[in-house]
Amino acid sequence: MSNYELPKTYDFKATEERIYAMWEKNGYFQPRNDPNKPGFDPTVKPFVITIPPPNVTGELHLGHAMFVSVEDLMVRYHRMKGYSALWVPGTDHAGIATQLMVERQLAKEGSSREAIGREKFLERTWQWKAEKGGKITQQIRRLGASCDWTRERFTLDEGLSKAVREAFVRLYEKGLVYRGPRLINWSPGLKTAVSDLEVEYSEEPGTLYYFKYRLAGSQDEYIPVATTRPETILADTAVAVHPDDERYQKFIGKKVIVPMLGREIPVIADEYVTRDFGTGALKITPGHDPNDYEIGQRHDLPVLSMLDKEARVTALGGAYAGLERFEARKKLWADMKAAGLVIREEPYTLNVPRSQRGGEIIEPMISEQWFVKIAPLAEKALAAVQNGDIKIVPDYFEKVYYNWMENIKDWCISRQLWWGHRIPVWYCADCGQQSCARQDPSACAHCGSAHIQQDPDVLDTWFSSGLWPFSTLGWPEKTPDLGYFYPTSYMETGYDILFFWVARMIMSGLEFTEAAPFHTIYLHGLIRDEHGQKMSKTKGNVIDPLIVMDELGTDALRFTLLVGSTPGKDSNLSLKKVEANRNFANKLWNAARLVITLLQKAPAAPPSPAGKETGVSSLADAFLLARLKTLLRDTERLFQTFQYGQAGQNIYDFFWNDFADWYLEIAKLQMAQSDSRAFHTAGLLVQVFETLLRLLHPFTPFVTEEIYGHLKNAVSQHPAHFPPQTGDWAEALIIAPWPESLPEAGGEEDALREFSLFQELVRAIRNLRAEKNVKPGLKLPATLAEGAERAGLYNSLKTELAALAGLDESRLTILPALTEKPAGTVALVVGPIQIYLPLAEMSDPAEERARLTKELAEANSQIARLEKLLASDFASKAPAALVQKEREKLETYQRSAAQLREQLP
RNA sequence: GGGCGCAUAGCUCAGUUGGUUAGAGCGCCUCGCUUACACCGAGGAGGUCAGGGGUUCGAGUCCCUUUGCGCCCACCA
Repeated sequence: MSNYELPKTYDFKATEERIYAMWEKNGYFQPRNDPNKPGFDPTVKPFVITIPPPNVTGELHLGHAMFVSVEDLMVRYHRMKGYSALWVPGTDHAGIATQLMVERQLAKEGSSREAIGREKFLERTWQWKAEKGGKITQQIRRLGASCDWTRERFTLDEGLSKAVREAFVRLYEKGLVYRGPRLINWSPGLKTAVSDLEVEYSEEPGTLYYFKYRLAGSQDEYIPVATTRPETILADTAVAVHPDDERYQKFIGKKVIVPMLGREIPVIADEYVTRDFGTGALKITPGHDPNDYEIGQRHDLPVLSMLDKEARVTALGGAYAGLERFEARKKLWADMKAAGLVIREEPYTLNVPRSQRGGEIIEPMISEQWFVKIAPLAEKALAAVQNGDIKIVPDYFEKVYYNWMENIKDWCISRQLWWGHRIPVWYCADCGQQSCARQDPSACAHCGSAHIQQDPDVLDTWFSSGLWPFSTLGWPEKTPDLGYFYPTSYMETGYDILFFWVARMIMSGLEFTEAAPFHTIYLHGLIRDEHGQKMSKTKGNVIDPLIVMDELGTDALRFTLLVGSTPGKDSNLSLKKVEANRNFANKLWNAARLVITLLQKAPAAPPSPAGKETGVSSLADAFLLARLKTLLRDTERLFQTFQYGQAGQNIYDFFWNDFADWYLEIAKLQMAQSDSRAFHTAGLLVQVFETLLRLLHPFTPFVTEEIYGHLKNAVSQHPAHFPPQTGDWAEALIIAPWPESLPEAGGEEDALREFSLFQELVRAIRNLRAEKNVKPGLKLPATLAEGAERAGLYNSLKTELAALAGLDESRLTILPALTEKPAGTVALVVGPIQIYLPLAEMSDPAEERARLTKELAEANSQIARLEKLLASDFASKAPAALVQKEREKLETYQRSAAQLREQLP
């Protein structure tokens, strides 16, 4: 026998690691046309994706699994299409997240970053990165990611740091960054500023506090004011009312007294105030509220800060100095109550700003920070999408993007952290000037003094990730990689970081490289649990991709993530689905076993020279090829329009239904029919199955690669060396050419129609058998009647029909016509065909009549529908081919109806 | 407050130039270990495509509208 005693069940565990190592070892992940190597051909088109760099501290989650599945599909497809495909991997230093991890570790040791100092802390963090940093990339490998690991990058690498420095200096020189005190979002726990995007708002139950702002110089007059944050009273610099509010007209311009502090502040009029909210009077705290800050600017109010970096009350708070912000709130309110200044409290739902990282409450505070002047950058970034240089998939995200870009505010880029790219600005203690430099200076650029000190802050992590598409390729150096691979092709990521990352890459790409960094943005949705709930540790509904891969295989997970999801839309993942796709991989494996078994039975060479004698190719063969052609065409169209899920579904359906359920069953029979038939069938099986493997490879790379190897070996051991669909057998499937569309040979439509009639016939017989409880093994004699032409066809399909429908081939009669119904039979009408099965004794005549009547009624209603349709404007206005199709349908129904009427007693 | 999306079988979802009998997986019911596969095969039940209106020869698909969900941005103290 053969060498191919493959196990009954596909063993993904034994396969995946071995296959991945084979790919990597052979360098298949590296672009085939490399500008750094001899023989480079600049005319070969590159296809490039830079990976969304996971946090170096990260653990694999389904978000990673999703992007790897999609991007690997894109890369594998283009690689097979002949592009010089490059997928640049790497990780992000993730400033806050990583720093927190190390700080936590230090805390456990009873130490802190302040205790060990900046230098030691950074050493410690690098050490930590060296230990844990490789984990996430190992996990990404497990997903089958065909990244070029020789080009792996890290945002704090020397090269990327140089890029960050260059970018900052350029912005500085163009006046696009500035430093100044502004109201920013302060994270007291992390003790750093964060950007607007890093603040999330959550609705929480809270209290609205009503109190009195006493008028200066009056005993009993006051303005009632409501606030959600009473402690900020300590930094109030005005009370504002609406200019047209009659209640408060008389107070405008007067002074009121800050509770407990006794400071006098003015009552001002501003249209910002809503008269019917709260009391219609608003306390103004420019130092701790963005709206108040603006009002303060308008009225030239002083800006007071009543909180320090740890959110403790400053000296400004008088008796409350040193208290933590919420303690201060409590104490101040209690004191005010005692002083008779409190009116009432009422429950109120607050929109609490919380840190995206730590989850603690963000405090708006005045602070000295660096900002990027965003308007000039945003303008270009907006235009790039509007003019089509960059396309977003799905397209409705373009509107979301416009909406954001048009309302964008300056970007706070400084962070009071240590882990990150240090801001390259030095301050001179002597002349007081600042200078920005590409190289660390040893003296002040203005006065030459050596008393200079670098800005202690680092840059927002997103500042460096914003440069990712070109910094990873060597920018600002003019490297061969940058020249050939940049701009990149697709940017694939989740829609949740469209603003954080994608928008910023576009702005920096346009600013620094004068090119859109990619031409297409593909946004995938978020993965939720099987009931559409967001996965979270607290809910306990988190699915760990590593466990899924262990239990059901990487291919199953990938296929599940890719199929049944639509770009930009969240999708629900259930293990049931993954299980179904594990079954799919197993089904493929078993189909492969059968194909291999069958091809080994094929004769060594075609019996007749050309192998082209008539009758070699069957209806099933023609059907299979016609379906494959449709599949190839559809797949191409769907890939071009980013509908990978639908493409995968189509391939799945073709394989399971057309190929496995129908063709393989028939192929088994054809292999026994004649040498030429067998030879031809084996050849077709190999071709079609091999094409299928290539189509499926971007979706399920492991199982297809493994099968490809076995198939190739089996073929090479057979004297006929059956060729694949196109070209020759590839060294490995990963570098095999993508299947080309096959030309129409004519007759495809006929083959499809004729075969589907055959399928209907088989189903009708099976159905009747099931209804009549005919024993599964029992072979029934049958008589089949049809026109002369089709009788010939069905005579050639006798074996297949008999085998699939459980008929006794030796007692299966196929006639062009029948004058009389055979005795003791029950009739089935399938389109133009009648079939008679000897089931009369098993049937109640009344039941039979009912069945036939029902079928006739159905046929008649279809006839009525079609007649009406064809009598309408449809006949004149619809495309001719369509009308013709409906006419044919009508004829078929008419013939069925006629026969059904004859069958009725 | 501004913007965007969704509503299709019991559940989770596909259905993209509108084409006339709306699909899949899971679940359910009946059979079946026929030499690729029980991680399987065969048959079956199950949908007025949220409601209403419009455009069209033709609408799950396009437009308007109602209802119900979800998301993003802004942040009225």
